[in-house]
Amino acid sequence: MKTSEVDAQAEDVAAGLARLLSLIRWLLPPGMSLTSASTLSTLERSGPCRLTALAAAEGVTQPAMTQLVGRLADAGLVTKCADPADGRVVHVQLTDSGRDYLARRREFRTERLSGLFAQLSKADQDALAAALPAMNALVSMQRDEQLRPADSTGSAVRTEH
Amino acid sequence: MKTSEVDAQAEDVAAGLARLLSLIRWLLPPGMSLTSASTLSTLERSGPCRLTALAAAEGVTQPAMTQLVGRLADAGLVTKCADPADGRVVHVQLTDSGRDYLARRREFRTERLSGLFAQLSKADQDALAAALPAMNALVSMQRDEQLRPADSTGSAVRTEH
DNA sequence: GCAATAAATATAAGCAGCTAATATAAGATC
DNA sequence: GATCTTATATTAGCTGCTTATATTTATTGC
Repeated sequence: MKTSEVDAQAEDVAAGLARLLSLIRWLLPPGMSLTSASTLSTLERSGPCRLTALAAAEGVTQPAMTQLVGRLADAGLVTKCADPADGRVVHVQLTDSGRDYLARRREFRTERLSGLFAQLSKADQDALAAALPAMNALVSMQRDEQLRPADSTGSAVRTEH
Repeated sequence: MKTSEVDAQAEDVAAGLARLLSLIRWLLPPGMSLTSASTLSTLERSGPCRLTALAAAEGVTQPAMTQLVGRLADAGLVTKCADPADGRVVHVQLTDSGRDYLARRREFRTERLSGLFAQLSKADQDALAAALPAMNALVSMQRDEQLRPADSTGSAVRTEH
């Protein structure tokens, strides 16, 4: 049985996404790890989070997130505050300085991309814009997948180590 | 002066690309760094390369690439061979085993993406497929940009460290 | 032809950021 | 109130990057 047409499409899209990696890395400002940057975005999107939830969302271990948040807090980008109801939990939230940092980061990457984007044909520009909803849908499906406790067909994320 | 419509599009696309990072990471098989994986792909695409050229292509320093190639060679995925004409240079090339690895990697990510991709509407699937040429164009423009010796407006890549 | 310079790679020391394993401390349960 | 569980912190170790420097091999000027 040959692969279906949809699978062939999926293969092409997977290859295309993989190729995007270097571009995405190039769009990030230097001096901050991918995980740190992603964590800040998550905090901006979801609001204050507890440590363990953040670790799960970013796909790293809890100790890694403890260290990461420590560094971000040292840099003044987030604050750690205790939960009044539960003395164990730590809520991490973005500071104004963290929000500023994210804004500057957005500016940086928009500026970098604009130069390339402007060189595309109008058709290509529109094709990219038209694909954005689908891209977002994929990302949020993946996020759900990652948070799921590894139930069925090989959907384990970090479990296989 | 307000941002033009194209700039607004570029901003949206940049944000969309940044969000893709976690998905892309999830599509890569564990146990290999992003740079290693990317280096193998580059070797497959471009054929044998000298060390320094690889380092420039991947945006890392030459010592980093020396180490990386050493590890890949230990794993049997690449071989280092001397240049008969110039005793200084080392040519790095993919082994059959390296090619196998890349094939397995492609299989892995296609399988992972297919599950999500199938849940998209047909329209979204087509929109993604239609955006692939534009994505590839962006990536190759970025590659050119990265190899350029940091000439004009802030196009320095690793120069600012 | 040979000293001086340049180029390609290797080595060394150090740091960031991850892991697994374990410790601590604070609820929850009975 | 002893025990179990949950949330975070600590520790030791590894990978993979950095900068600075050493080594080896062309290339150049004279």
